[in-house]
Amino acid sequence: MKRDVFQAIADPTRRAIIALVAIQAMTPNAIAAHFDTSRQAVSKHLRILTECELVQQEQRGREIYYSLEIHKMKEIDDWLEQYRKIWEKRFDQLGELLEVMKEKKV
Amino acid sequence: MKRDVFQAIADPTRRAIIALVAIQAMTPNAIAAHFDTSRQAVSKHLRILTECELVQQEQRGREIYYSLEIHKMKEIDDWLEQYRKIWEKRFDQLGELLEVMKEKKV
DNA sequence: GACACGTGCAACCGTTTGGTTGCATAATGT
DNA sequence: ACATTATGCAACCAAACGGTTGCACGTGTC
Repeated sequence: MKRDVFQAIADPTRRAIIALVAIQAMTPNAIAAHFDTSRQAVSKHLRILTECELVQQEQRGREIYYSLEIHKMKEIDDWLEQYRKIWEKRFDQLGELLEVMKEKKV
Repeated sequence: MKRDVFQAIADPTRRAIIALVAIQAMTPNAIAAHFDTSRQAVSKHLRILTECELVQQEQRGREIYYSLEIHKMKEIDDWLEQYRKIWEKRFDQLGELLEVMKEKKV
């Protein structure tokens, strides 16, 4: 089953995990300590995040450190780009509107 | 059941609908013509998109025109902001690295 | 070697999701 | 008035999701 980034960030727990490993690499156990779910549930989330390459593993002894793969987050940003153009355009139009209003002294 | 924006954009069909209504306001029928699912399925997606205020309805006679609520897309952008800082920082560090490499003529 | 620790995986389970079909309702055209 | 069109809603269904528990496996520690 193929998962994409958007599905990965849909779950609030996964977004929280992303926020955690963005700051520093963490082990599943350490991550699970932040939630009131089981370690295995967190492990499942990490599996999904790994599958769509949002996080990276690094084995150190018997511990595995997970860290954020930031370029995948940029992928979301790239998708947003097309819409950013729209809201910036709207903002420009607002600027124009304000200009017109100023000229007409409304 | 409360739905958030991230769950709304998780579905590929919904992202396609967003892309459609971003260009111009469209009726459910017109939107459904772009997909090989039933009109009712599209209607369900529109319901979800409306619930989390990603699209806007405008009744015109017996037709309902749906259009994108662009400020909600900006909400996703706001969430991304914290991570944008990270990848821009990485980019800066890459710049520094390149500087060092140039100085040392590696 | 024996044991505890850190982790992933499989099996199971209730809930949600995304789809279908059928129907009700309101606006339009004849 | 009557048929047609545009739409939403309810009921149903298979598949996926997110969680649990139990277990297996590799790694350190004694």
